[in-house]
Amino acid sequence: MPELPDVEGFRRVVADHATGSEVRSVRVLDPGVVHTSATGFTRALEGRVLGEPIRWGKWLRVPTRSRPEYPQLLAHFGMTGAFVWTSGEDADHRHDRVVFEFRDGSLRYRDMRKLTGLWLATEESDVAELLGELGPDAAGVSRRDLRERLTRTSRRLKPALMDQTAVAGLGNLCVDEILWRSRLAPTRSTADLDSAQWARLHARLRSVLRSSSRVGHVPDRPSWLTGHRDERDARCPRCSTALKRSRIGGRSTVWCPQCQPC
DNA sequence: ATTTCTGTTACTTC
DNA sequence: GGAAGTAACAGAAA
Repeated sequence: MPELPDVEGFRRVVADHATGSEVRSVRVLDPGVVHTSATGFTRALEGRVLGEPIRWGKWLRVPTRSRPEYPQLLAHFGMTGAFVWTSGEDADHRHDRVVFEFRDGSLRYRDMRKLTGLWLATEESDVAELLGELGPDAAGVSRRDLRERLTRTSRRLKPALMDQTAVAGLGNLCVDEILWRSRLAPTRSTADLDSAQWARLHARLRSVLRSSSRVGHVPDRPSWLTGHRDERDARCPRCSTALKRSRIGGRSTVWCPQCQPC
């Protein structure tokens, strides 16, 4: 689930319910997801007031309202993670790994597969080390930046757009949707797009992210390519041609051979 | 029992 | 050196 639009939804969960509130207690139900000792993690955050969360690509940073905003909580959601807010007496979900308790509810880091997790940053260098060479956030990237960063290497569009160090935030569904709307085949090389195609790619990228972020995921409506990913004899919502499906860059990829010619 | 999956990293192969 | 492919992580669903 979690790509940029999903993480944007989790950012809103934190901003709407937890920002400005004191963490009364932290329950680490699965020590495997916090990359410090469970007691160290708990001790660092209990009694702190959370600040405004910031999303960068698929990462979420939650500062604390202390002198220089540290420690900071850094969250990544892998393929199955989420932040879920519950108010009232909800029992723990079986995949709740960490629960932050507030006066009026609980913020739950819920993740089935535990591919990534939560980290604590004590200073800015911790953040830099964790996020590594993350590219500019895809939701705000300029056309010029997009082109420049994707043409640093010559490779197929699909893996190029998925590369978080080139541009941060795009995942498998986003990329297929963007390429379909841009009428560009995922196998096309970043080296041979003309200016009009770069302009269209940038425009579609921005609009797909804007509308997806509003709902907190890539919509699976019938008018979207994503709405047909899981169908057996899926057809293009635009031209009804049978959609193609294969593995590109190790990821399942769906595209329309008619609308997106090689 | 086998295959698949919205992510990332490390390693191998070409 | 760079691009591309694979396995691994862990767990559930088809």
